[in-house]
Amino acid sequence: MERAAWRRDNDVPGIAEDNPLDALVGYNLKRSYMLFRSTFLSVQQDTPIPPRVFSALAIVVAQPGVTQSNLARTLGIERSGLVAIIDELQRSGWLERAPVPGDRRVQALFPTPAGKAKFTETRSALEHNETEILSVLTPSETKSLLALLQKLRAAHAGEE
Amino acid sequence: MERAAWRRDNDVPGIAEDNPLDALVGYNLKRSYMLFRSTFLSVQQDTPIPPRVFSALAIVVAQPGVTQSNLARTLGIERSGLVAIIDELQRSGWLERAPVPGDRRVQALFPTPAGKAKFTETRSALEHNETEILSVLTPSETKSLLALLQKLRAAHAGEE
DNA sequence: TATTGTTATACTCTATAACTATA
DNA sequence: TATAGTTATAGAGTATAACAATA
Repeated sequence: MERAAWRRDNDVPGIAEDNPLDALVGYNLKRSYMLFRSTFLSVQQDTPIPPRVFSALAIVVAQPGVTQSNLARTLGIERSGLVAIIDELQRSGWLERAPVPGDRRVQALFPTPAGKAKFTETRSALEHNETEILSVLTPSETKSLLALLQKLRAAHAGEE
Repeated sequence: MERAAWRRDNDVPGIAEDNPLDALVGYNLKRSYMLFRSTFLSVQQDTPIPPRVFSALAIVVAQPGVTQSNLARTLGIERSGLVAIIDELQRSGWLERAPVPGDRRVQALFPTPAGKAKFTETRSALEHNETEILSVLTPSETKSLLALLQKLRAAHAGEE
């Protein structure tokens, strides 16, 4: 018990000084992302959808008629992995596959009214959650963080 | 072909204006992390180790004698998931499990000389890779990004 | 020949629950 | 009763390879 207490005392709160991982941007990105990921489902009502399903729905709502190949490119995932995601969205009645005149290989994706509503509702819940998580930063810091991440991503667009 | 070209033109380079995901910090964290994750193995020589194995080794080197439970807490993962990671590190000869006098339930973890060398070598490769990826930001921006991520994490310490 | 959507497959990563031996 | 390490197991998540239909 005495030794257990001693070990517990070594749990340094916050960012530990003797943790070399804290100096790596990649590690901080991963752990920071987990703050958002771990609450992603629980902040949603009705039928919670995982991040990748929400992402696909978001693009289909913003770009109605997008094809699966282009959607996969936008999301940075493989075409094959997108199939199950689209299946799930279609099964829920949130989007439809529609043939494209002139190219019978392709099926364009269109959101249903229910899909648009689902997106709006989910985005709202996620934005509220983000606000909460980011409340420990000043508005200026949050704005700066977002801008830096976007700049980093934009400079590496197409590498993923 | 004509329609294909039309679709291709819609692949907006960089951050697309019609992509609502780009406004979410969580999404930007995920995609940014993937820039580091996707090159994590390929920048290493000899025997590349995945992120979670490197993370565990790094903490054991920095905190020799750490127990598995405390290591799991530090890394934000479950004890059960750590077992295979420690097994792999021990099999490679990079750390050793040692009994702790006074509590026979516990086994403390100590890095071997080879383990310390492996950590130093890997960290060096990773830092070089980070420098490369972050070269699209100014030094001031990189410093700011790291500080913001650390502040965010520190404010949520213990929630993971 | 190349591309779209698809299936099959496998591998990584992680969490939950339960067990054992200790405390 | 609680904790440390472990095992078994299952579920996400993702990538690779191959296929049929079409360009």
